[in-house]
Amino acid sequence: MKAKEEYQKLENQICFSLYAASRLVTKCYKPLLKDFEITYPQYLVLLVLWEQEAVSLNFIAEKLLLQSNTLTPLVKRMEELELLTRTKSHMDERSIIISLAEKGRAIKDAAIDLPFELVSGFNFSMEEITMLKTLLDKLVNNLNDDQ
Amino acid sequence: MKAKEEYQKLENQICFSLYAASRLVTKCYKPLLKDFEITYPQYLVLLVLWEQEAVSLNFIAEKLLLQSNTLTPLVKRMEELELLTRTKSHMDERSIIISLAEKGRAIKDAAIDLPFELVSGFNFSMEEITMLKTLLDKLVNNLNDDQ
DNA sequence: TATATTTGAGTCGTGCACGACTCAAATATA
DNA sequence: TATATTTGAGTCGTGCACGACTCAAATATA
Repeated sequence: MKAKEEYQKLENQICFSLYAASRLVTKCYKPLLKDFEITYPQYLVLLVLWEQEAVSLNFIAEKLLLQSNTLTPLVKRMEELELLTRTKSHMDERSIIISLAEKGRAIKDAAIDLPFELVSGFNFSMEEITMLKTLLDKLVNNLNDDQ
Repeated sequence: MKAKEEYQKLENQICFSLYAASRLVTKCYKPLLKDFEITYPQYLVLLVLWEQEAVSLNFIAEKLLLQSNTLTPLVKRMEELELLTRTKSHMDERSIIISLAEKGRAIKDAAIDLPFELVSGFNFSMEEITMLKTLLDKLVNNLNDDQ
């Protein structure tokens, strides 16, 4: 057990490692996503829509752990880029249905190799990737349940 | 080995786990940092200054892996909060020296338990924390060297 | 069934984060 | 030593990310 002060050093802070890793990974996406002229959060919205072509804004928000005040302007920008469309739900007049548009659908096949190109840059073994993902998912679950 | 399409699913994307975990952790900091009226990036700058009371802006940038266009406005806000001071270096007229001010120094002792409060919320074993930090640091090194 | 509560999407304001770029000072090179 | 190159900090513009809040529609409760 180290002294308390040791944990106030940047190099001993797991949270900084997480923060730095996340930003570096997002930066790695930039050149790969540039071909499609989308940002990383926009790519995440497309990932959701590639699994289900039409879902509520609230559904995307829950999947991505984002709030409406982040997601609303994000999907509005994506609507302007003609990647998706926004329509009111008839079932629930409060709800907005986000539907994949042709341009958004076209990216799915074009970006099929993107996950591999990205992760290959990690220079990680299969075991390391699996271990890291398992730990991160556990952390996300633990932190998300608290709220 | 799964089919290529499987890796386009959100739940199979390690990068999303990383992005979500990072945002959730930053959110956990918010109530703890509120006592000191600072943000998480501001806390990181203080961590650097608590190790060395006066360093160049460039030094902080390298430690935090941030660029000057992010760090300059960040430290200017911290200067207004009287957490630190900004002075020109005499050795190198291009360089700005960031020095810890009294208010910033006072937070060091007051926030001594913060790393423990934060990490205890992870609900992780010592082994899991060590493993996760090791993997994240390796990832940061691998991605940072490429640039 | 009238009223209270909850819920989904949204606005507003602030603080990062970063690409592209500028500018002056320092350093390297012809 | 004059010129070219590099470097440190900065401006500008855009896109998140989120706390605090609003508002209307849906749902729960008296």
